[in-house]
Amino acid sequence: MELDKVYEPRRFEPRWAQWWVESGIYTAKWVPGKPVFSLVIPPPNVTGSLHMGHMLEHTAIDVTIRWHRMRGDVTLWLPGTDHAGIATEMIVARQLAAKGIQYRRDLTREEFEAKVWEWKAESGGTIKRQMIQIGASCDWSRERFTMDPVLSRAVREVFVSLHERGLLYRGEYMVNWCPSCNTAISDLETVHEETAGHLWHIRYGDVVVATTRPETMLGDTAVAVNPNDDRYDGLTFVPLPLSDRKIPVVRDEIANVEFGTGVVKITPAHDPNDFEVGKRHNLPLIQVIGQDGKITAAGGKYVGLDRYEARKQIVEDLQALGLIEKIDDHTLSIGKCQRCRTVVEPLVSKQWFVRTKPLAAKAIAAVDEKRIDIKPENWIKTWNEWMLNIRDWCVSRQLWWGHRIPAWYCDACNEVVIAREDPAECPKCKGALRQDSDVLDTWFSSGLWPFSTLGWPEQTDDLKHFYPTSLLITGFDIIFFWVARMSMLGIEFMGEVPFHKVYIHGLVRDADKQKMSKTKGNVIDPLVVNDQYGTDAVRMALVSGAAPGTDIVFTPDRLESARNFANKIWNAARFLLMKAGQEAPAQTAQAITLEDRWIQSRINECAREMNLAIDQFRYHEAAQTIRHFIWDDFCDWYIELKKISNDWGNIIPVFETALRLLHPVMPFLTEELWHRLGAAETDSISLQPYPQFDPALADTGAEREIKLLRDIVTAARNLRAELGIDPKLPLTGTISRDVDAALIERLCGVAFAKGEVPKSGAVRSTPDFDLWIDVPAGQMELQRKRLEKEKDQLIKNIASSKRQLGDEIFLSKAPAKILDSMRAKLADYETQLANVDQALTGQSPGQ
RNA sequence: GGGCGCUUAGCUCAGUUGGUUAGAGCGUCUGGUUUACACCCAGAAGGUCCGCGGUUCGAGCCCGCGAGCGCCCACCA
Repeated sequence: MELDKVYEPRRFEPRWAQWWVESGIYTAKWVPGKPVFSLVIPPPNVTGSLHMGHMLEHTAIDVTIRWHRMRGDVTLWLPGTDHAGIATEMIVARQLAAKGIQYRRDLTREEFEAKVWEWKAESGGTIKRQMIQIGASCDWSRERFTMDPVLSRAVREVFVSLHERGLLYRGEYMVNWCPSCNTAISDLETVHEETAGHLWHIRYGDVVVATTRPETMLGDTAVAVNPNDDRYDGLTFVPLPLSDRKIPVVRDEIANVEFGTGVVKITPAHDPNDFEVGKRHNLPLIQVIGQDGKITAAGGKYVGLDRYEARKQIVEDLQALGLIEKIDDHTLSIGKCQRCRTVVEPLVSKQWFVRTKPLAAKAIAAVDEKRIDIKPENWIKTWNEWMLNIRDWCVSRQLWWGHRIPAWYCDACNEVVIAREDPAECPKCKGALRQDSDVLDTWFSSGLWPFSTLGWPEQTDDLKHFYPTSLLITGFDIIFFWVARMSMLGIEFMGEVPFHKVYIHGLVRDADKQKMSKTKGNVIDPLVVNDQYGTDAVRMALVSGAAPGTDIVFTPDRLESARNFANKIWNAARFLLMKAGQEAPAQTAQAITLEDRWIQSRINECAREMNLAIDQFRYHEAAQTIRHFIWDDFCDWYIELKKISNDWGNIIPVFETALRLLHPVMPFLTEELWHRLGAAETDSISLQPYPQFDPALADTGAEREIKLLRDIVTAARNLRAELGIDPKLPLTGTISRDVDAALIERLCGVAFAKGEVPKSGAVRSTPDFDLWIDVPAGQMELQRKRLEKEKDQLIKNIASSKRQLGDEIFLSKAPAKILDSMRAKLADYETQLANVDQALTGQSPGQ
């Protein structure tokens, strides 16, 4: 059966994608004594669809996974998705809104939850379908979702257990509140942006305060001056404008003598610093901005105004009263909600917090002791920095979609019950209980992912076999959100790190090096390019740019280059099948020729480099190595040599080995061709052994001989091109060494005779050989130019070598190996110069 | 205010512990309808490795200073 002339991935990729899943060959089966390689996916949002970042991540993971599987490890890639609390809630809310339903008003909590599950059933499978399309060799039998009953049980167990261990508490603290998402968010979910603003200087009786948020003055309960600032000695109270209150002047370090007037207004209810000051001085808390971002009843006449409306109004009113002394431009960094970009409002509210300090200490130690080996290593510093300055983690969210907090409150006696099983009544007074209406931060459940997905808290076989996982491959954007939390919780609850290694990959950028984002409109849809170029080509393009610690600039020329490579392999296969037929590999033992020994040595070296590269996450190097082997060594030389000898007996096994080497990167093409070579239908190349380095196959003799042959042929072709001689015109020449002249003639069209090379005319002189080509008269001008240029270079090289070899200090300090090679080099240069000189003088001007 | 990273061919980037002549892909130029492949073949040109200083026999690589760019973290009104 002949192959199509052009590589058409669409004709076979979907078929293999489907078969890989249906055959169940990637279901991990534990076998005693066999090495285990396990990895859990960074769970994509269930709302999501595949973007280029996923494609890169999943390709990197898949390359590693397929490689381990072929090496014979019991290999598990556990897939799944995250319920993505806020994101999903917003999506479903938006859909309901389109139908005129406001969920919090029109639906009960249970009704809304049912709607989300409904939505998940319809649209939650997109990512999975897409992952299957790109060839991700996951174990779908173990697919998990963070809201699965087993995982939810793990969440509850951890929550209750953290509480029992004193690592969880509920309290009224200042949190970041998003008035638009209508929930508290963690510090990590707030992003700070430099924003142009103003600094208003407002007179409070005898003092002037400066503020960037005048509207908060409604809630001021003090002004502060530095204890060392004697300018305000004796001042105890100042009047608060726009109110009839007098507020105390407190002495506190927060006030900077140098800044402005040295007096700072204190709003304990709306600023984290002021909150602390308030606690130190027992100041009352007056909340003047509500959770909806509007002024509360405590704000007097401004009640109901949006905070920015109120700001305008207040400034106007103060100006009318002549109390604004000055307005300066001032850029400040404002915290915004990561999700919706709304400016967060610091608010005091009752939330659940995880005490992270003790957990972080263990995570730092784990990385320090390399029990978690982070690569590239420069991320360790970032890791430590964050862990050392970690603050308690606000884990409650005022949402409906997520793991409901397992805390119950008794309105009768104020008892708080935190329990693994839903309690029926108050254990103290038998009164009715009311469950906390909040849910947990999504990252709380993702933080348990490496063990909750394996069945914990049940002591399952999977947990025993696959935890700790071997490796985590993820992006730097979720190091703190996710990797840090998994590490802390894994160590705490499993007593062991969740993964032995972490590899942090780069970011996919567009041709202008910009981050891809929907708002910028520069996203490349992986499914579109997969369709255009083939999934294998996209994988190859990504992998070939994936050097550790660097971002990946994803450009069309990379894609084309990768697609061309696929086409090259396709055509090589087509040709081999025509020549060598479809006999199963190695049926008849053929005589091993020089080129056979050479290619085996080359592919052996290729295997050595690829194993090393993949093991060290140098994916780009693996890609380059196999490309170079297949294109340059195998196609350009091995096949060409075989055409000459017309001996096709040993070529298929080499090609088959190359397919196996390439398979982790380009799984579809290699699977397809491997079957075209005659493999059984029920078999898969992905289950064949990955080629390993075998010292017995290294053949330096054969490598040297073929290199000599290549150099001679290249030199001859080079001369021919430079002299502008018709490529088809047969030529004669002389060469200084014993060579296979017939073979060389077939390769470059020059019939060489062995002999003393005339040191004149069209000569090429190298350390290994000298050769001369008989040239028709009148075509020497180009050659003369080349020789002169070469002479200049040689003179420079000789001068430089001589200078170094004449340096006493160099001679005494440099190792003998370097000296020897430099002396040999100098001798070569000198011989070559003599040859070139002779060639130049041998040319009479008229020639 | 701290921390991290980048600067190498026209473009996008490699360069593992310092060691002879710094590489790849794409692009450019020259020449090719050799019966696998023009998504191809043969050949070529192209580099002050951001600047300055230092360590060293020897620096793209190590150290210091500087310039430009990017990212992360941070509660100074």
